[in-house]
Amino acid sequence: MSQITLTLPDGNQRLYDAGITAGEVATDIATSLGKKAISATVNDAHWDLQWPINCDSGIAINTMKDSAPALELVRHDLAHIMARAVQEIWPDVKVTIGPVIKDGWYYDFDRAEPFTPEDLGVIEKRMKEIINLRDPVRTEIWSRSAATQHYHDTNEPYKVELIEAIPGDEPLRMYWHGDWQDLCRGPHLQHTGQVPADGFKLMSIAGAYWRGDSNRAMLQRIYGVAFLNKESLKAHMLMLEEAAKRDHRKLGREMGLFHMQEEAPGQVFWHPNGWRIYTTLQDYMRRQQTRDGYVEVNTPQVVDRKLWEASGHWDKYQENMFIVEVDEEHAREKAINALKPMNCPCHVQIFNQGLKSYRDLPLRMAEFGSCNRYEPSGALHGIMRVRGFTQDDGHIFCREDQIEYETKKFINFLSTVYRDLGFESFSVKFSDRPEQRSGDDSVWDKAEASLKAATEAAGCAYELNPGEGAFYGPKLEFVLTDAIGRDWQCGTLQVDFVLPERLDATYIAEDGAKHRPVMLHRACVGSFERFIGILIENSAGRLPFWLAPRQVVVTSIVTDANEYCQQVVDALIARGIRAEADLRNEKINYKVREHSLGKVPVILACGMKEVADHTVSIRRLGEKQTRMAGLDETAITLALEATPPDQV
RNA sequence: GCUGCAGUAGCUCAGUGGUAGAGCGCGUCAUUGGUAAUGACGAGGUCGGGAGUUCAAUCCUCCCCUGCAGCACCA
Repeated sequence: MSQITLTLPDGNQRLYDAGITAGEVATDIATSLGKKAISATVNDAHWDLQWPINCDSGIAINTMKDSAPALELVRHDLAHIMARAVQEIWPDVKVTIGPVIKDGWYYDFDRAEPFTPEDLGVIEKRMKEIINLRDPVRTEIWSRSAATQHYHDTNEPYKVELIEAIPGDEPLRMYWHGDWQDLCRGPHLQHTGQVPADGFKLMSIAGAYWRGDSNRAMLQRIYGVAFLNKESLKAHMLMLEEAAKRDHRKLGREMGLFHMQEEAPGQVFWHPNGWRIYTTLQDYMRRQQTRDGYVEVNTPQVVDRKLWEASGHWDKYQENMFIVEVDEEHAREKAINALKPMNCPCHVQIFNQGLKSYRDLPLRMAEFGSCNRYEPSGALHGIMRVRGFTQDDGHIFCREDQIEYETKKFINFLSTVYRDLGFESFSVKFSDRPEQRSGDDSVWDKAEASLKAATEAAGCAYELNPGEGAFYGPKLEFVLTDAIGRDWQCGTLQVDFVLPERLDATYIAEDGAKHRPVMLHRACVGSFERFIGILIENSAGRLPFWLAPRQVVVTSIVTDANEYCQQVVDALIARGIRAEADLRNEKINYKVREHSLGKVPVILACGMKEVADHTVSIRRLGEKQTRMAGLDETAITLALEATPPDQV
């Protein structure tokens, strides 16, 4: 038998017979290490302790102290342990797949009866029993035919299908956790007892399609989270609570921003406080767009199907459109219209009015375009995913050679806006040509190259998103990361050679002939509804002062100070501050509590002392201390703070 | 859209085959207080909608609507 050299992380080298397993190496290094070991890293590959090593390699033995492999293994073994527990309790359940995901794992089952929340407790209990059994994990390599036969015999049709879908004809790996067996790539732990029994929790049951295909069977998915110890699990549960606390639906109600009701699903009733955020944001965007050379337009809501047929929406997007049929009793001719789901076709109509010259290009056309899309009911989510929304939409009509400049310009624009709105950085995804596309390859080459060059010229690193472009052209997606680490795709820039063609947009070039402009579709915040939802969750309701719907509440401490409080409010309003008086007959503690919960950034309290001195007592949200200051001085300071970032 | 769960007062939620209850909020009165809940009293609900079973339905059954979670979708 040939010998191999294994190099340990400290540089030590050891000689072994080829085919020695990683577990044997661990035990050879130290018996205790052999027991503690959970897996190995062999030439950067995550290696099961039972797998043989056949050539000279670098090797590191992993224990529970190596948190990345440990988490991976613990979650993966828990997936198997859960599937085993489920099949032990309900032998008729069919198993499918159970991968590791962020923070835990899931496993999809096929079972006629739905799982109930109570079942989760039962499964969890059985899982803990299996962990306590310290059942050994065993692995073998089987031929495909043996594996297929086995799953036929055990009546596991999903596993048979999985095997058929695995390409090539290499043999397959089987794993046993005790007597329970699953087809699995591995690696796994040594025995079930290596899983921390108090570090996991089953979280939820949900439907999931087999192989992610909505035409196939609906399975039942059980989600679990798992960590290496009880404390980390607890921390995770606390984090989930924190995330729930900043849910925009909850804060929206508490702060009186908006509501939704079943007569208008997926549409927002903006209350005064919420609408102040909306209009403040929109005013800001309008100023920025004007500065950046856009002209603002406004286009119809209800548009005849003829235009949607011409634009291609009728064909490609119809199931997402609200179709409006005009009743014959009310109209001489029966007309079929649709609420606009996008603004682009209408913008081309404006472009097409009158002859355009190359001198008119680039023409940057912006609209706060109110759109309606019939989103699937299951997709609706608060104000983040709605059926009626307004985009900060814009279309740049330009020549091909202007794409790069316009892209750069837009990225600069977007950087400024995101920074002003409290997002210091964003990431960019570049989606290139999809399989199904219009336009010939030379046009795509040009479009992608200029979009890429411009992205790089703007100093933007981007991640490639191969084949995810729109059918008419490549696109950039701009992704923000919020305060608790969640990603939100907001901005987009798409190069479109198709729509100008379909809707026959032309300009007269220097050569006196008609040419086709290119259209750049672009949005920065995306939809105001969604973006405000993001702002709320990002700030946990404590919006930046300039965006806060109520910036200052002035409260009286005694009734005799009411008149003065009103004077203070008037003085603040005169300086453009959104201030309100709270003169209710309540104790100051009560009012402070209420406005603090309402996320009002500044509370000014006035009693007789303030009346006498012409001062205010200032309390800022989140601070315990108060500060006295003169009224005029305070008004000036707050007015400065209330100024939108582009006007400072 | 699919699977599961849910819908009771403005909000959060309890409850029962014999038409309902709490806390907060709201109103009135008293209280004039110094930075996260002053006290008393009071009003408020076709128990999501429709049909069925029943002497009787908020409760059981069916259909629908809406919401929530996940999946699918997301030009």
